Amino acid sequence: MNNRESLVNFILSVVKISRDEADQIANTFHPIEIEEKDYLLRENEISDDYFYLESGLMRTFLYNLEGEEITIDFFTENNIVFEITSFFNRIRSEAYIQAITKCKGFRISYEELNTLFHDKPAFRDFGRAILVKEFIASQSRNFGMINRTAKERYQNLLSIEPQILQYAPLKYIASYLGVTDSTLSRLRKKM
Amino acid sequence: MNNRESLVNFILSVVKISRDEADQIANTFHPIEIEEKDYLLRENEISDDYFYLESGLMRTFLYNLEGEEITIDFFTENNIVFEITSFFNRIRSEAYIQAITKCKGFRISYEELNTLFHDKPAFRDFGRAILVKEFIASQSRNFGMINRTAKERYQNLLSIEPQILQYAPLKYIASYLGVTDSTLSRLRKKM
DNA sequence: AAATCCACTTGACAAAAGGCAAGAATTAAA
DNA sequence: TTTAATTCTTGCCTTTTGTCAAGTGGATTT
Repeated sequence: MNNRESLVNFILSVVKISRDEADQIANTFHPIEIEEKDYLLRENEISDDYFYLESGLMRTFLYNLEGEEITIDFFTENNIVFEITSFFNRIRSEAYIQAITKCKGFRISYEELNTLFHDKPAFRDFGRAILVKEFIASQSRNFGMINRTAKERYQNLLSIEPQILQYAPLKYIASYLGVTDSTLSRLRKKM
Repeated sequence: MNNRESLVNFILSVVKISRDEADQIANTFHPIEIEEKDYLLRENEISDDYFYLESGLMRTFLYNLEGEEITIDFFTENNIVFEITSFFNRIRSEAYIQAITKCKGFRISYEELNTLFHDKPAFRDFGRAILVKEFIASQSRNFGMINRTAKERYQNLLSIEPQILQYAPLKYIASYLGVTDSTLSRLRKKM
C-alpha cells in the first residue's frame, strides 16, 4: 500500500543528494495511516511527528478567544505536515492537526529527525528548505489578506489548490480565508 | 561605538552554549551602520546579509500590483534582520529592507553563515531557532488579521511594540495593519 | 517669506463584510 | 424511515472599511 518511493522523490525534489542517500533517509521513516477526522496532533500535546503526507488532505486549526474553530492551514499531498512551533520548541501545541480525508504517509520523531540531521549532513538542507518553504507560504498568505478582498482570496485558493475546495467543508475554508460562513456562501453564489 | 557584547548576549539567549563559544561566533560578525532611510536590501538583489540589529528600527516592504508600498514587517532592536527567501534560496528579492532610524549592528554573509554552521554545530540550533521564531511571528500575524478588527490590531501593536508607533510614519503602519491611511487616522482619533 | 512638498486629517458617500435568525439541504443517527 | 444534527443558504439590517477629494499643518527649499 504505502509507497516509500514517493517520499524518495519528494526528498530529491527538495535537495540535491544521491538517490542512494535519499533511499537511506526515506527508510528511517515509518509508514502510518490516519482515518478521516482523526488527529495527528491535539491541543496541549507536544508534537512528535514529522510527517510526510503521501495521500489525503489535512488541516491545522485552533480555537480563538470566542471559542470558534479557526482553520490555520491546509496540507495537500506531497508535503511535510507538522506543527513547527510545538515540534521544534518542544512545547505544548495550541493547535490540532486533523485528517480531512483518509491520509497515508511516513513519519519520524523529533529524536529520529535529529539523528538524521547528524548522520546525513545533506539532509539538514532539506530541513531548512522545508522551514523556509513554510515561512514563505505564511508570508504570502499575509500578503493576500492585506491586498485582496475575500472574493479574490477565494478565487486564488480555487485556482491554486482546487482539491481543498473539493473535500473541505465550507466552514473550514471560510475561517481559513478570514470570513464568516455566510459571506463565503454569498461569494460563491456570485461566481 | 559598536558593542559586540550585546550580540553575544543575544546568542546566549537563543541557544545554550558556552560564553566562550558565543564570543567566537560573535567575533566572526562585522560591524555595520545604516543611515536613516538607507537600504540593507533592494528589490532584485540577492540578499547576502544576516544582520543582527543592535540599535535602531527597520522595516521590509514591497510594492503590490497597484504599485502601492506595503510594509511587510518591522524589526526592532535585538533581532536578526534578513530576507529569508532571498537569503536562503539565493534568489532575487522582491522586497526592500530599509532603516527607519539610524541603525547599528553586525552582519555576516551567506557564505560566512554556512561556515559557522559547519564549524560550530551548536550554532545550527541558533539558525533554526531564528527561522522558527520568524515563522511563529508570521503565523500569529495571520491569526490577528483573521480574528481582529483593524482597531484591535492597532491596539495590539501599540501594546506589544510601542517603539514602532513612535518612529514609523502612519502610512507604514497602516499598510502593515492592512488598512488605508484614512482608516488608521480615524481609528487613532477614537482612542 | 513664499512656494512647495509631504504626512496626516476629515467629510460625504460607497462597498465589503458581519450579525442574527429563519429556512433548505444534506448527512448521520436512532 | 423517521428523527435529529449538521451544514449551507438567504434576507434584513448594522458595522467596518474603502474611495475620493479637499483641507490642515509642518518641514524644507528657494
